[in-house]
Amino acid sequence: MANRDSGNLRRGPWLEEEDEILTAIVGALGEKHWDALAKQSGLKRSGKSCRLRWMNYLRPNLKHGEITQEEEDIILDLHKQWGSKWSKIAKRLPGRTDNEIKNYWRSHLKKKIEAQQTECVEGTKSSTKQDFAIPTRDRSLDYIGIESSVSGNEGIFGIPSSETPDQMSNMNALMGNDSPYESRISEWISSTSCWSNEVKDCMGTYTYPCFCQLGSSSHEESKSHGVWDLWNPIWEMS
DNA sequence: AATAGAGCCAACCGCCACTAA
DNA sequence: GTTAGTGGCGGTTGGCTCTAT
Repeated sequence: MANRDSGNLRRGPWLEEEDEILTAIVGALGEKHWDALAKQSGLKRSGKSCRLRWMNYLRPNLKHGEITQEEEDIILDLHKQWGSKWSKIAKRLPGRTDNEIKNYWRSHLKKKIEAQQTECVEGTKSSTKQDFAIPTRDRSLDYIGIESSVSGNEGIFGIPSSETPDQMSNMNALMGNDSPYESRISEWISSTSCWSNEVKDCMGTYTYPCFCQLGSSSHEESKSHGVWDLWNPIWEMS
């Protein structure tokens, strides 16, 4: 593997002078071969660092101002669809970088959504929070709630809904098909009257094709039984 | 005025995928 | 098929700024 740290590289914030050099060298050589470009520039920066600085700050046509309401709506919408695929989302927002969107999400939107959810839960406690209070994997009686945020990142049972089938498999291994959790979940399912394929609250409608086969051993089986869909609720704004 | 805590954002890190030799 | 090099991505961190006490 390449030795990416020569030990003689500068780190930390970029100086104006460095920006100028980088801009000039990228102008001359183009946005490629970052390692070679970094060496040729004489900058004591890694190629990776140069690329990042260029992509996130120096690149022409970047917008540096505040995220507009329209942009925010797009971010919310796309995050709902794709989760934290920041680069993918950034492609839909010309002039914005993945890093910028990611930071904006974390510092503004996440909080906003959490606040909305709290309001929601407060307003619909009987139909959501209580009914979805179930044991978790490793904190047997902790409350988890449905937690299907707009972001789609939080699944139920405290597992992010972005969890992959592989991770689910690990979880099944952890829980075991006949684990106490499994049986408690089953008990809970049968005892709750709230469960249905569609759950509505003030934030929208969550659709769960089914709720079964939590202990499915294969991914395909899980998928075919709708378990995968369980972890990735289809969010339909009502 | 001083200080602690919170928020924000630029930059870094580690992993993964792709490609060329 | 294997290995090394490179770029791209998402998560995390460090430090600066702002705000509250």
